[in-house]
Amino acid sequence: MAGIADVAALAGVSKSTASRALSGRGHVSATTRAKVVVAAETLGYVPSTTAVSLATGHTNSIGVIMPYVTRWFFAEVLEGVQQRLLEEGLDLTLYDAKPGTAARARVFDDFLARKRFDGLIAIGLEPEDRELERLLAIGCPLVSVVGIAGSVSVIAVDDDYATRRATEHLIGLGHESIAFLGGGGGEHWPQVERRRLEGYTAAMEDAGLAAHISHIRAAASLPASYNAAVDALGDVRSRPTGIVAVSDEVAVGGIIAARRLGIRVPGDLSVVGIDDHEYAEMFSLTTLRQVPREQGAAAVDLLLAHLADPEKPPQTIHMKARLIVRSSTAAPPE
Amino acid sequence: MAGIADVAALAGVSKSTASRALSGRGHVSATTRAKVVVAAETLGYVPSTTAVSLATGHTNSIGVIMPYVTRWFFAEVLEGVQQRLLEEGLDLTLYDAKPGTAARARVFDDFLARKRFDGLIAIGLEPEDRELERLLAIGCPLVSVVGIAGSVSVIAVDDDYATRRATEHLIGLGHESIAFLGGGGGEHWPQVERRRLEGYTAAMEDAGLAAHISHIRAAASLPASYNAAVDALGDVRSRPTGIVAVSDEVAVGGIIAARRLGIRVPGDLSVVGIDDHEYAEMFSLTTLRQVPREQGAAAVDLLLAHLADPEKPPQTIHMKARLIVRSSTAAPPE
DNA sequence: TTGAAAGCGTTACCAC
DNA sequence: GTGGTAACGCTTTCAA
Repeated sequence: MAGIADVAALAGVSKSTASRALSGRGHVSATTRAKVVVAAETLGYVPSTTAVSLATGHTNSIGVIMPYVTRWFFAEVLEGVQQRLLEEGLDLTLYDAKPGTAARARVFDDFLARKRFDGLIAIGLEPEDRELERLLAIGCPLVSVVGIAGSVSVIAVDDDYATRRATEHLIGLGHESIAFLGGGGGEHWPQVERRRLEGYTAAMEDAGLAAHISHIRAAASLPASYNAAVDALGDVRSRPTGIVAVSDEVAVGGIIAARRLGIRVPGDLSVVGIDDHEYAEMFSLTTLRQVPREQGAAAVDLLLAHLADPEKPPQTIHMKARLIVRSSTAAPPE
Repeated sequence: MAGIADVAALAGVSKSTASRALSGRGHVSATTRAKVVVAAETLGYVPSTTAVSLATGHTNSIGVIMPYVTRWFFAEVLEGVQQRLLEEGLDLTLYDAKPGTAARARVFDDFLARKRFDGLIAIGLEPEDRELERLLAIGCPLVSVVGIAGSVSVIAVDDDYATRRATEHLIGLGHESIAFLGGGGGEHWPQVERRRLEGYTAAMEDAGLAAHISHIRAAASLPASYNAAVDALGDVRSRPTGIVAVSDEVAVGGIIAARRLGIRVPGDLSVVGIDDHEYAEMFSLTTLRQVPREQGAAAVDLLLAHLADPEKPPQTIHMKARLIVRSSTAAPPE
């Protein structure tokens, strides 16, 4: 491996000049720079990142910590982050921290402390107090994409708003018996789901429909919500005319369950989701669109701003979901 | 930040002794070690990874390069890799390289050359010649999870076998008119899909059913295969009695399309997929199970072996998909 | 078993 | 504008 010393020798200059010529920092005459650049190219010189890091004190890498890499929202945000980082020439170091695992504890206790990164992006992390403490103790800029409230920069999505809007959409169509599908299905009940449930509840109460509030519990997956919906929609008498789902995948689970039971959507049952998932169009799903990829990109931009100006106070960027009306919602039967 | 010098000072020993005591390399008396360990703990000492890297020449990090982070197979493998790496205390640096993008070119030209890792895992990469060349030029151990044939260590899945087995399963049930769903839907037609198609074709030919070979093209997503299947299954006369799908998601697209058209599964149409996806059970899908997570873990193990013994020749580990019979397949009608 | 000192490959300060 | 040289924080050889 050719080092900068080799480049300098070939170009007939000193290491310092070669360094300046290549990094662009400091003044070098145009002719010298040209010589150095040519030398570097002939030698196929690539600076050692570790040496650069040691000398400069920064790693040119961003850490990303997230509880799931396989779920739609998380994977999409990750992709957005990765793309933006790539444009900036920054590496991405990934930490997977599934709630309640020993691996997660290790990530917080060992891996993060190693500080292989200049800044950290947390995606939907929802850290416990102890974990958040750890996160802050690292002492490097931190931006969260949802999952953390206040005290730290965050790309936030107004979750209550989304389900409130979804619920109001159904109410506006004339529905009264509206159930909320999803959330509270497993041991771990994420904040996002709770807030979405709250938005629904608030909208129902505001509309004087408190008596109709109904929560069909289901884990946040298509199969889980399908099963839950099959059970809940079985009885014609207790069946709602509208469903607000915690996410599009859950909404689709509900729609498939309805079809299975011979319930027409939207004829007998209106369904509205949140996300505008890849599947939404195929099921003509009315939904509240959020674009996680953009949230990821925004997180990088915000982090970069913090890196550029360490004094910059924490900032919250709100992203609002937008209602996309398709044909899974209509006026209630009769 | 406390450095090893501080630890050494507090323990009343030299830097070298402190280093040996902490890293476990070299001989240190038990009492000295204890003193050093205590000192390190009181100071909250965490070694600087960049300094360690510079001194030792290795980064304690593994690079992962993959074309998609959001698709099921890729995300699952990534999770497997991440988990295994975490157990080993190794960091993971992620490179997203979507085919045909400028970003991908940058990854190969700039990012990989930086060599921020001791070894590289490629997931379903299917590199072009130029890209593979680049990959090999890096000169560090490389393990591929599918996507690369020969010359390099690879965790392989026998794709022809899977679809061949799937096709034979249908033939065994008495089907003759069997179509292949998926593949060739977009500009980019991955090798995996081609090989799966070949397995189907070979099985059909071997069974003397060449005349019934039929390929319903569709991109590898649920909505795409749904649309393709709705078109293809519309005409009763030309409709096959069996479908071998390129993946479970595609199979599910086919099943939903069939339901839409009033075609009973498996009464009128048998469908078999590949993957044993999260959705398979919900649709009672007969499928060939592969467990990408295990493939990811296996890739890490193999890479670790290469790291331990640089002379170790490239090795191919075959993983065979296993037929899981559920109730989406049955004898053909009549 | 321990310590001194020489790297590891850059950058950055300070003279020239 | 350029070159020498001291860091950066650790590991590792070599002597003691």
